[in-house]
Amino acid sequence: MAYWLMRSEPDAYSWERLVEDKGTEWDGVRNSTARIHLRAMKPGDLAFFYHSNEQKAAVGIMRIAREGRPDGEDGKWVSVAVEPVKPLARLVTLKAIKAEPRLSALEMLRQSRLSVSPVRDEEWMVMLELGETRL
DNA sequence: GCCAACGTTGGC
DNA sequence: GCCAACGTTGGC
Repeated sequence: MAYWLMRSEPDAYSWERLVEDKGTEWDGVRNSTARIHLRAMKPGDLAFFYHSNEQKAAVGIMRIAREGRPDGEDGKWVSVAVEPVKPLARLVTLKAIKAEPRLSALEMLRQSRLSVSPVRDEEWMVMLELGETRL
């Protein structure tokens, strides 16, 4: 099983909205690196939901509910289905992520503009620890 | 096929 | 409001 981090501006689509909807189609991603990650996702994989801009923090945990399918007019992009698992008991802010040496190699820090990025097993555990959350 | 110009995104 | 990073576009 793989772990991911997926980002959205809360104004565009928020964690609260996802919980309300009980799941959503994560579409509209128009970046080829992000597409590679979307294609690699398998049902059952887990992902942090990160709020960019105002909040700048991971707020919850999602499960990949369905593998990628074609997205966009010409179908050359990819979308997956996601569903909420549980909120993080404590927000994991970007500040906290940057301050944690064990997260210094986190893909999202390396490629700050990437909206879908992989998270290593060890990094996932550290994030959960910072979020004071158990699955 | 290369690269400069430009647009977009996200953080500060 | 600014700037850095980076993807895309268009001219050559």
